[in-house]
Amino acid sequence: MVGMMKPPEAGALDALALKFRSLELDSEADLQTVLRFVKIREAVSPGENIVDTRSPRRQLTVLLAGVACLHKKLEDDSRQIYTFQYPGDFCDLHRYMLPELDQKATVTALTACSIGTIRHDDLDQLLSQHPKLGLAFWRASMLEASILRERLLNISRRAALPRVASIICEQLARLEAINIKSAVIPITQVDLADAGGLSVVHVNRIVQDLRKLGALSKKTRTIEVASKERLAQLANFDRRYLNMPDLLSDWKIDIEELADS
Amino acid sequence: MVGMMKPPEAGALDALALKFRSLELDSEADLQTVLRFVKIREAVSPGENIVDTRSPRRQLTVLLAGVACLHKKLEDDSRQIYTFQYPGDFCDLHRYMLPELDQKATVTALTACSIGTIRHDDLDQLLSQHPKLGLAFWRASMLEASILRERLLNISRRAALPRVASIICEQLARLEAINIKSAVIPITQVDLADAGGLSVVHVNRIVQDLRKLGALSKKTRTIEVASKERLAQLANFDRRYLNMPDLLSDWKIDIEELADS
DNA sequence: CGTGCTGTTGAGGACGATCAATGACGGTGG
DNA sequence: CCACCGTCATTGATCGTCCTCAACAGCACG
Repeated sequence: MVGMMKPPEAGALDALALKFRSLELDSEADLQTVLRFVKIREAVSPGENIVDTRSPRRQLTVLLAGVACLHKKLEDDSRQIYTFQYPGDFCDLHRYMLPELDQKATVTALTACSIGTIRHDDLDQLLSQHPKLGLAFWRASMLEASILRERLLNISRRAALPRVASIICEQLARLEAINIKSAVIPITQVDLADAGGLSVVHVNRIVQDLRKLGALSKKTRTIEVASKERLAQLANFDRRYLNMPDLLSDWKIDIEELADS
Repeated sequence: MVGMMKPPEAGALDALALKFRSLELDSEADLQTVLRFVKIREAVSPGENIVDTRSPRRQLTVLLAGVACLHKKLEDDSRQIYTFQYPGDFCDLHRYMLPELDQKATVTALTACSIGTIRHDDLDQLLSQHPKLGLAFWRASMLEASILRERLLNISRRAALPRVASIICEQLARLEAINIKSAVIPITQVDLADAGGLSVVHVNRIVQDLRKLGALSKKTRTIEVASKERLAQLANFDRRYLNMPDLLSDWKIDIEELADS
């Protein structure tokens, strides 16, 4: 009745725990306390809306599995994707802190997802009893802002090819950061277009260019990275804006090597 | 020697106090405590760098008077302005929470400014002793993110005219929010171009169009709003993303009236 | 076996960039 | 006080990236 509450299954919250640790929430006790307040909801279908904007029961949503995106529809029914979201990412922090904002911004599942929710009421209590938690959420918001700045810069200043390459690089890096090593980026060309401010037609041509240039694999109907290095080079990608731990330090080396050549 | 520390002059910190109140920092005691840690530095000249990125003494900077912008230079020495900053705005929160990030992003004074600083060390203490403060800063970061999302949407999806109009609208609204009623927007066409991802030449033509359309005054060499309503209409401006209190509710009415026509 | 979404290809056109030159203004130093 | 310089604003011409429109193929879905 209270939204399919379930006993937390082993592993279901791993992504969230990983996220909090990357946000420097040091206290294991704080972490465990938060996790207890998470209600899990499995099986959100692709295309489905993750954040229920009409529900009176206000709650924070966190993605536990799958890929989603935060986006907004415009008057002319074009769509701007602000950010992609991966397991561990908070979907609607803004609705907690600034509920007046972004009425029309929604979060939609791109693949099959499962999500966790924390009631805003519970969050109020958690934050007042565990101040460190607030700092972690704050950090999460600043990371989101950093990603937005990078995207702004890309859309505003770079040509279509490096722009698309950058977006793919970001997704690859973020997937790796949560230990998903697959070279396949689970988003469509339509999504790339809506995220990069380009037409689908043009994105398609750019993707083909990237395939010819050896950055993406020749396999059609999917965005599969053939060479991370080549892609990063074409994108002029500097992943520092993602504030990632060292687990990806190989990227930096790659980039420096390319810079020399 | 420690950065021209001064006794806080009457009124110098008003902008900051106003800001904290708008961020829902309710406790007057908390507010007064923070203000005591602010060191004031007057007379930053236009073009000067506000955030000293090389100083070993890490500190948070807040704008107290004047206009500044957060921006980044690219390889091809084009410049992207992320946000404009007004009295009360925090200039480099990101450098406190995620110091690895945005090494190359800098804050530059656009007009004569005065700034306040709080040492990171002091901030650590303040935050641990006044948890509410952290929530206020968090809110500030989310507001910044909201502004970035709106800008992203504008640059990505709108033509040059509404884009420029939107940026001007935003500046006007933000100035009004801090009780600066002047119709003159204190930024140059160059700044508009760098913020909107357009060439200066094109911005100039758009500005002239906006003048012909009655949105800006005919006065050359300055961006002076002739009709807020006309401008908001051309921009399709919905200021909710700025999360402003009711002091500007007249705007909303204006927009609704225009929507009917 | 249609229907819909994604991907692909071609042709034409538009919006905005780039290049180039000039004027106006403010500040600086001789 | 004036000559000089840099920044900002303005105008004209050309060019190119990317959009739009249009059509179709493949695949997944019911």
